[in-house]
Amino acid sequence: MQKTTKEKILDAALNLFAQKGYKGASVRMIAREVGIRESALYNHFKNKEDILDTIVSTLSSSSLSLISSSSSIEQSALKGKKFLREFATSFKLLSYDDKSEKFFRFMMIELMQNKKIRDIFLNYFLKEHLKILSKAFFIMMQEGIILSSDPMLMAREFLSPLFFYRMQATLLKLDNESSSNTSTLFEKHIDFFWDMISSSSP
Amino acid sequence: MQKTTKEKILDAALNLFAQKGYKGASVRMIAREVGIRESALYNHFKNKEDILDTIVSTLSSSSLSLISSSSSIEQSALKGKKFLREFATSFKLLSYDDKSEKFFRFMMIELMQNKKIRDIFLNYFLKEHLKILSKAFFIMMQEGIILSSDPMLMAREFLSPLFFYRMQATLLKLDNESSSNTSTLFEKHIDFFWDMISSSSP
DNA sequence: GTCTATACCCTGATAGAC
DNA sequence: GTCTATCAGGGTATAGAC
Repeated sequence: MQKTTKEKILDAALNLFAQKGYKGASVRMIAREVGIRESALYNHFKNKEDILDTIVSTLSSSSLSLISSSSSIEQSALKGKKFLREFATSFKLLSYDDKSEKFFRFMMIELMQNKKIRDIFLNYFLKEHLKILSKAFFIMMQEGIILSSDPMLMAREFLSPLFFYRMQATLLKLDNESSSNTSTLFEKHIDFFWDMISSSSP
Repeated sequence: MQKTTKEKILDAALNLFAQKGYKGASVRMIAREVGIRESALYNHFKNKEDILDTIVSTLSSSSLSLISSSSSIEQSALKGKKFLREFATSFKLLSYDDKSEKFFRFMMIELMQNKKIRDIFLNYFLKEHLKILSKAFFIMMQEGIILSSDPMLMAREFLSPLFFYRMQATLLKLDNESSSNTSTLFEKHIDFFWDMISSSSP
């Protein structure tokens, strides 16, 4: 349970990066939060960018998609609405994980400035999720559970509100405003979406 | 057509803010791009923040919602799908306006760091658009043009893909990748969404 | 309105004692 | 591994000559 200095540095850095972005968070501030001098920090990392790279390579996969590691899509897609609920839930849960949430904030700040982060977003986040969702929708269509359409289009239409609501929740949290309402947006989205695409409509 | 120095400063600042964010763009760089010394810049603006405030108050309304100024919603909502197409088009057109696009990029960078920008996003962008859309959907429901549901929910579900696709288009443009595909996403979204909510389904 | 000169702080990073 | 000391460079901002 003891944190090494290196871990403390990474934690402090993530904290500050999520608040002020890469440029806004200085090496001095990071060292100050850890409780050491700036120079001592260079015993653990080559330079500031080295800290960033370590954070990114550690968190980019785990903080952006829990989902891919789950059981085979072929099986779970057959569950229909339940699959969507599980997908959205694991998506929503990322907001409650401290490091994931901070990494998400950092990613949003850097998206338009940093090509590396942009690539991670487009590949780890977007591409990965769309692949899973479109595959699941394809199976559901084959089984006649949902209406026939373009699976990839449907995947985008399902994913984008999830992203939007997560972003909104993160923004409201920053101002300490009620994020309780945002939580129900996920559920309402699933209900609405499922009503629209499901074959039976009683 | 002659640009005053003040206008040149604002243009240069917006350029740099959109690329590097507020902190990342230095007064020196702004002055350099205009072709004057830093000190000369202080004849036109009190300080760096003054430049930002001028940009924000000039562009926040015009660059985020063209729509509110259009004709009465009661009338246009009756047009059904055509209304949605017009709404999405004016939304998409903002991406092609240089200043709007740059302001959008700047806004995305600052969203998680700057409360002022966050408020503008939530009020000018989100609230305003949702008000218009929910009102329009409400009217369409009353007229029996679309299925009955929660108008505000439907507004959110319609708006969030628009936002997501605009963001995606902006990201791809930054790496000079094909944003031609993203353009059709808007149209596909409208078709998909309308198919789902319209009362008649031939 | 623009210039030079300058003030002062913060930045990332290194050298060398302990 | 951490410290003190130090560095060059860049940051915002002001004073005063032209």
